[in-house]
Amino acid sequence: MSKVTIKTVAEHAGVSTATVSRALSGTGLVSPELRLAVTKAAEKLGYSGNTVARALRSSRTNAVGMVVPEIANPFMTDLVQEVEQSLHLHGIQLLLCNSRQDPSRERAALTSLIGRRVDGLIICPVDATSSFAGVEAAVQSLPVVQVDQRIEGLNADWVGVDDETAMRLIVEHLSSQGVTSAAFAGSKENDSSSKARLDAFLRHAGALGISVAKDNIFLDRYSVDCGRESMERLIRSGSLPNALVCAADIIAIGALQTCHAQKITVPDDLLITGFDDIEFANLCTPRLTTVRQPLKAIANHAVDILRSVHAEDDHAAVRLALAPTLVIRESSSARTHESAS
Amino acid sequence: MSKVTIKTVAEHAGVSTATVSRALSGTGLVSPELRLAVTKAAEKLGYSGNTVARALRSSRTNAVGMVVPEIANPFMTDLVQEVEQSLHLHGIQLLLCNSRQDPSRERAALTSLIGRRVDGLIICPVDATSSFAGVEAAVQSLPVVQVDQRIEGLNADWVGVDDETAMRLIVEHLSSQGVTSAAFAGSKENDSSSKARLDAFLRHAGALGISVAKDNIFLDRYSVDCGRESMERLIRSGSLPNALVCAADIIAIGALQTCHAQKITVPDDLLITGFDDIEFANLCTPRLTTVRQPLKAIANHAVDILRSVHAEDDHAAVRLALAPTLVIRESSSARTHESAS
DNA sequence: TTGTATGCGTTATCAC
DNA sequence: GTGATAACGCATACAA
Repeated sequence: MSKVTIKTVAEHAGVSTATVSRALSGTGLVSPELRLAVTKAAEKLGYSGNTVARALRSSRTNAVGMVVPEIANPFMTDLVQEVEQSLHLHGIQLLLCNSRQDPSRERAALTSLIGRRVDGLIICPVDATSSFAGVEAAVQSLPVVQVDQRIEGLNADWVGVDDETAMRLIVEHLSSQGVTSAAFAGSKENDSSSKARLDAFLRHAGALGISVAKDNIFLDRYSVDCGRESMERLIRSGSLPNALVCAADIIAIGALQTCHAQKITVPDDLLITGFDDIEFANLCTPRLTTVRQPLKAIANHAVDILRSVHAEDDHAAVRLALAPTLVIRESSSARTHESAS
Repeated sequence: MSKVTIKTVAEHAGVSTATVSRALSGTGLVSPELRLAVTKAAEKLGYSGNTVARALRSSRTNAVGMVVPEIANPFMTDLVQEVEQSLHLHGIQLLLCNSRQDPSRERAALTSLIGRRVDGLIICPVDATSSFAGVEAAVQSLPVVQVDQRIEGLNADWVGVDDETAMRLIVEHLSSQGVTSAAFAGSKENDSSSKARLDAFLRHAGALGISVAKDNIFLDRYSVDCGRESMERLIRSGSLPNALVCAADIIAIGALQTCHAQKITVPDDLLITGFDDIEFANLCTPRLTTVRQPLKAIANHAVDILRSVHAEDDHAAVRLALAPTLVIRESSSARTHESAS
């Protein structure tokens, strides 16, 4: 039982609690001999410190909260992992909450984390509109940075991928493969990243003379099922476009699965592209052409912003769109077909 | 800025801080009218409560820590997700740490979480031997339950899958498919689950007359690469066994990929089975035969144990091995080959 | 039923 | 340099 406090240590070392605190925290001046005595006593007693008391007194917890809408998408867990790693480098603990696509749960998570007095908040908002109030409230009491998803009209920092560039890379690549018609599968419209991707997709497709039928734009969720259903509807419609562009790898993987089941050959009958470059994009058959998100950079920047924003009240919100990388694999390119990993 | 405390609320409601505390926490008797006055004042002031202070005073944080060796394996994230959900039902917050397969990081995480005064700890130990000291120390200061991996010789609760039954199901299935020789790919030996799976595999294979060449037992890590390399070595050896049994889906998926690249047809040339039933086991080509872990049950039991063990010092350690489910798909069975999802 | 007063373990502000 | 001592915000034993 860790019933040993600085008071215990102080008694054993023959000094005051103040000196113990100074010696152990490194702050403040302490003579070398006393510092040694304190250190030894602490070691001997197995003193470990009470983070809760420290937090109450100093109002710093060395913890940041993260709220994500979905932990089932590998992209999200990869991002969480990078954030965790980045925080770890600064000795900061991650408190993870899952909002499960539910704005009310999201709000509860924010409240809970703020009550725990985390030093900052990293959030991937569930919904561009219904998340507004909760996140706005959070912004007023501590540093908050949005990742991936963002809420329009909210004065809060955001770090994510450059969807515009990403879609340009994809569309240009498809065009170079001879694609003249394409479909799109993504998340619902009030999902900021899917919306940005769709907009950019349509713009670049138009510029390069790629036709996109209105009925061939499928908006549902970032899920495997969404990909399956989109592909099924495409097949049922009778005529396939040259390509299906997906706003997430898991959507593309669902589409691939339906193609396989329905004997549609990718990329011969149809090209398919994803988004994110999750690990399985490189493991499915055929391997998936996609754009890689700079996850480590996103995580690092998010953490840096959090650490730099010491509640400087109204600094202009930062919007950091980081460059993605096009990763060409077999699902969109005959040239690399069957090439080794 | 949340500078409003129970003192503020007390002044506005014209009562003492004690009454505010009682009214808001629900504990202790408060007259209806005062309760209402307090509630209204709290509402009006936007009082949110300070979890840190509450924790220091009551020495309960309503948070439990979880330390996992790897967040990249979908199996782990699925487990984390279930635990998060189960805790949420009890209003408990999850503090997640990633030990990254490093015993020293694991130990640091434990120390940090204990310092934060979490109410309990859920841990998937990195290593059956080098994790011992750290986990043992943790067990002495708060309730700890191990999940998935376990440390032998440690008097700590554990919840996981019944590896013995799982391997019996797999081997019996393979035997029924006419398999008479098999290989095994798993994690290193001081990984308790892989070890249990290997032992059970060898025992049941022996009982059913399935031969296993010593050179065909590959022990590395729970990773896609491990599967790739195992399969490559199998191919290089010149003669393939009838089946490759993997101790994790991601290993099997790596093996499948190598098969695909090297023009080895599964299940015609070789049957492959996985373990865990991660989502992608049902998305790869061919779809993977595997055993499904009862993740929700594992998570629920782990949380229940944590909540019931109120530091009753030396209760005998619980070992809860929950039943898995065999999931037969195309990678091991011609019968279901090409059947729809 | 309500208020007063104390302490949880630490850090920070004073004096010395 | 070092030591008392006062907060930090809340919960509770005790008194009223």
